[in-house]
Amino acid sequence: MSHFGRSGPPDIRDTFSLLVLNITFRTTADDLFPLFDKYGKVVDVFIPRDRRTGESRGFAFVRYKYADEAQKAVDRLDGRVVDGREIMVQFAKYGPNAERIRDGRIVESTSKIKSRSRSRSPRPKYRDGYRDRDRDYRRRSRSRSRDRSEQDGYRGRDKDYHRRSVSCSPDRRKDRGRGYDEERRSRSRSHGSPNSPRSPPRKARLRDESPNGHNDNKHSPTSKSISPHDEPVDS
DNA sequence: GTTGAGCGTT
Repeated sequence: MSHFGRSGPPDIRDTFSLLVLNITFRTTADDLFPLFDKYGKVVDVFIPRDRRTGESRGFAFVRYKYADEAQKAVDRLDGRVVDGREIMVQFAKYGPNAERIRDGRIVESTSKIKSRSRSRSPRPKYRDGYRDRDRDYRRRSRSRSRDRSEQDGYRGRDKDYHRRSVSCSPDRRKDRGRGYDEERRSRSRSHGSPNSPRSPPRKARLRDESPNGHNDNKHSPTSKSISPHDEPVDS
């Protein structure tokens, strides 16, 4: 009862998924379970974590058995301060398999989406099919959100720049590959030469400092040797 | 040790 999500998705067919945002990176499912369970029957609580770091991403998913309870939880827990941070509770829009969810309920699957979902779900971003790739990109790209802060400033000045940047980015594919490559390379390097990974650069740098005409006396042995008159230089 | 828009796993 403490380990949620360990056994995979239990049953989302009759459950309502709630998305909890703005939670602290230290908040766990066990911390949210009692909080959400007080407002209704919580079926499952899951907090996505990073594959590399293993830390939580700052948001969680809470599944309720009934929509009314979920709605109540959203109304009651939305804006509640948890662990010193104000959390945001709202209905999930997408499912674990990219299913389309409406008000927490799974309306239809992405494989069956054709022309029926265009009723009230406006998608102002990207085209059909591009969303999947963008989703993966976001997952990997999210980190310290340091660069994003700069984008905020640009966003206020020129939105077209931001749009164009996301609209056409053939290099993005390279970024994704680099992420996976980085892991493999790191492991590979350790296995290749664990003893002398920095031998070449170290030697080169040392030699570079030597040929100094004005090096200090305390560094160059030659200077000591050459000193004609020197105080007691510790034999 | 850090970070802060967003949508999920066996």
